[in-house]
Amino acid sequence: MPAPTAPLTLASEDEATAPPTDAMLREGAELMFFGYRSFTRDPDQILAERDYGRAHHRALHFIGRQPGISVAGLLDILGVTKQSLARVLKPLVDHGLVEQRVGTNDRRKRLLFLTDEGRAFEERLSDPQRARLLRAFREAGPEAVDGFRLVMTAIMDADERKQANAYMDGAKAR
Amino acid sequence: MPAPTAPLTLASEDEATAPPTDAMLREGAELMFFGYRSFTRDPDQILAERDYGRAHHRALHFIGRQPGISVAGLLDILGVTKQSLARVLKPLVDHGLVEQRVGTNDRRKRLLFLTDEGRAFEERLSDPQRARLLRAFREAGPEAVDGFRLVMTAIMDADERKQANAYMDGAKAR
DNA sequence: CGATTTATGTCAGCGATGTTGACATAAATC
DNA sequence: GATTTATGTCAACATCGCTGACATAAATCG
Repeated sequence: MPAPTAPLTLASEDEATAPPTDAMLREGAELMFFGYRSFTRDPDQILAERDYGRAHHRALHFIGRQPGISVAGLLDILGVTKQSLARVLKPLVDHGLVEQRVGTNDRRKRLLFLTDEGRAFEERLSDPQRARLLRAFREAGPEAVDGFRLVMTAIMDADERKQANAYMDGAKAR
Repeated sequence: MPAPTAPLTLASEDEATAPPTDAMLREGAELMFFGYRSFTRDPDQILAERDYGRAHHRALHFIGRQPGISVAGLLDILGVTKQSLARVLKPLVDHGLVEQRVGTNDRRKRLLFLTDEGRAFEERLSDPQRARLLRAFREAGPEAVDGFRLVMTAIMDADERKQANAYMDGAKAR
């Protein structure tokens, strides 16, 4: 422990910022639950029409965001096993939504791309989700959006944060 | 539509607030994915020790938050079918984590309570999650937390928002 | 060049979580 | 007394994770 030079009355950094109460933390947990459920509701409904699920949407999203990603790269982002991904990826390839091309540098790699049909379906899934975010961002205002971003990032562990940031920056740079 | 007195250059409400770009919306979607995954990682690991899953945690959380809730009330919050809930609730009752008491006013109702053991297990699950939120809230600061709350609430549809608010307020009033 | 490692695919089985449909029981209500 | 409500339960099914094991082709190492 460092030398306890701080006074007993709380004065954490600059002004005396009240620490989050237990009730605020519980509310935060519930906001995560309710918010995430709302966020996934639209695409879930569309996916249910066919024999696809949330995992198919995720694969389509990340392939669309980073065309030419390898299978290993996608595994890394999604954080699932090869066998889990295969069950999702195979139907997408079979149904002509995702195309696999052999890598030029390394011919063991299968680089993943969306077909036109895949792109169209991905957009159909993401459009209501983006519309929801757009409405929410407008409604809440830019400062709130900054706060949202800060908190969501801070929720992640250092390594997860690094991965997420690296990924999102990489996609931004394209 | 109201009379279009506004100039063509964008000046939406007070100051010219730039609308969220498509990249910001995509980033938002990814923050939801990565953030939620991080948020559920700790309890998921603890749950995996026994034969429980995320659904058991949710049931324990909401029963703990609203002791004496009826089965129908819990179904409403969780938004799952009776059969789905039964598969989660039965083991919790069998293992002595949840207690069912016959309602006094309406004896058809089974009111749900956590046992001491149930409360202890729920806390074991929620503690790392709350610690994560506490760290995130401290790190991001109070204004960011307000923004986070605003955005997460705005992501919900009106009816979902109403349900979530009614629920969270009700629990607060206890 | 031969051995090893890497990238990917695949088979088999299991567990958790959701679904629909159907039926049963007890208690409240009309 | 008939109907509705609250709950429980059985059966079947799909998605989405997991582990373990094995196969193949291409790259790399010694």
